[in-house]
Amino acid sequence: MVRPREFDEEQALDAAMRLFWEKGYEATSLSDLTSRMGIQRPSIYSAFGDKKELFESALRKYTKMHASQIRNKLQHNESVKEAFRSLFTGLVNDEYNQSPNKGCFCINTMVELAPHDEKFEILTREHQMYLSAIFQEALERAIHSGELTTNMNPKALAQTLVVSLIGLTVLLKSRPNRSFVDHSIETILTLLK
Amino acid sequence: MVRPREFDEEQALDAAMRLFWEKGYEATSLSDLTSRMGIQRPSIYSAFGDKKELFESALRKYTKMHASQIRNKLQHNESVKEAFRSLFTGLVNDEYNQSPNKGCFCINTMVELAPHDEKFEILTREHQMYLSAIFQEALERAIHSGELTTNMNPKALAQTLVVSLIGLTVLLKSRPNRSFVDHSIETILTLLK
DNA sequence: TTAATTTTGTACTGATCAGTATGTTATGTC
DNA sequence: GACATAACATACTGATCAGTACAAAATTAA
Repeated sequence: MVRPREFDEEQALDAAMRLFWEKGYEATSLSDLTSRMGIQRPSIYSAFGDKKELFESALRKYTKMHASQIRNKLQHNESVKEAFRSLFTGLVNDEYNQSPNKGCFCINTMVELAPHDEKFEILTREHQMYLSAIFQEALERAIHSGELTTNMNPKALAQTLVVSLIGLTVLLKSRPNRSFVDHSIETILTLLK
Repeated sequence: MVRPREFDEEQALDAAMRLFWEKGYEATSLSDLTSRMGIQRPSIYSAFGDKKELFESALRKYTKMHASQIRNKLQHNESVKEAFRSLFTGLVNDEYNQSPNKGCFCINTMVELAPHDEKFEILTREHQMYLSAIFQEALERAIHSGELTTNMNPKALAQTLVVSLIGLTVLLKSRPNRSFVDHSIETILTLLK
C-alpha cells in the first residue's frame, strides 16, 4: 500500500447502513450514497463492490448491531418478563419519536428483497432464527429460576415473540393509535406466566 | 365520447395490482406495467393518472378484495376459533406454495411507502384498523354464543391477532421452517380460550 | 360523407440510473 | 529525489427512468 485511505471504512459503511435502512435498496441511489458517505463513487466501488454488495455489508453490520442490542436488553435485567416488556415498549416509544419511521432494517429487507433474492432470504431468515434462539435462552433461564411457571414450550414461545415483534414493528409504520399497540403488547405478554 | 376504450379498465387495473403486489412501487417500471397491463403508456396516464395514482388505485382495489376475503372466511365457518385457525394456516400454506412469495400488498406498502408518504400511512393504517374491527366482531360473536370463554377484552384480542397476522406474513418471506410458523400459530391460538 | 373528438401507437423528452475510464494527487520504497 | 503504486476527483458511458408530443386511426354526430 502506498497511499492510505482518506476515509474511515467503518464510518462510511455506517452511513450507508443508515441510508439503506431509511430508504430501502431501490429508493437509494449511488448519488444519495456518495453524499451521505462523504466519499466519491469510485471509492465506494473499490472499497465495497457494487450497490448490492454494499447493501449486503450494510445489512450484516446492522444485524450484528441489532442482535447485540437485543442480547444486552435481555441480559441487563433482573426479570426476564420485565426485559421482554421493556423490549416491546421501548420499540414502540422509539418508533413514535422518530420521523420517518425506519423500523428494522432486516424486516424491511425481508419485505423488499427476500422474495426475489435468495441471498437475502437466507440472511434475513438467519437473523430471525438467531433472535428466536436468544429469546428462547432468556425464557429457559426464567423457567429455571422460577420466574416463569408455564407449561408452554419455551421454543414455541420464543418463536411467537419473534412473530409478534415483527408484527408490531411493521404495524408501527402506519402510526396506529398508541392504545392499539399498547393493548397488543399487554395481550402478548399474558403468554408469559 | 367518440371512440370507445379498447381495453377493460378493471382488467388492466387488476394486472397493475398484481404487478405492484409482486414487485413493489419502486421496482416496477412503466415498461413493466405497459406489458403486463397490455396497453400503451398514454392509455395508462389518461385512464389512471401517473404512477403513484395508479399504485394507489391498485392498492385500494387490493384492500377491498382482501377485506372481503377475510370477512368471508370468518363468516362461513361455524366455529370462530376454527375460522381463525384456518385463516392463519391457510395463509401459511398459500405462502409456501408460491414463488416468489408475494405476501400482502398492504403490508408491503406499509413497509415501502408508509414511512415516507402520509397518504399511504393513512391508507394502510385504515385497512389494518378495519381488519381489527372484523376480528373483534367475530370474537364478540363467539363470546356471545359461548364458544369463547375468555376474560380478555375482545378488542385487545383482535388487535393482537392483527399484529400476529402481520408478523407471520412478513416472516414467511424469509421462508422459515414450517415448524417455526406452525408452533407460533398454535401459541397465538392459545389466546382464544 | 364530413367534421369533431377521443384513443391509439410511436417516438421522443430531459433526467437519472449504476457503473467506469482517465488523469491527477498523494504516499511509500528505493 | 525518482519511481511505483494506489486513492482521489472529474467526467463520462449506455441504459433506463417517468412522463409527453404528435400524428394516425377509429368512432359518433351532423
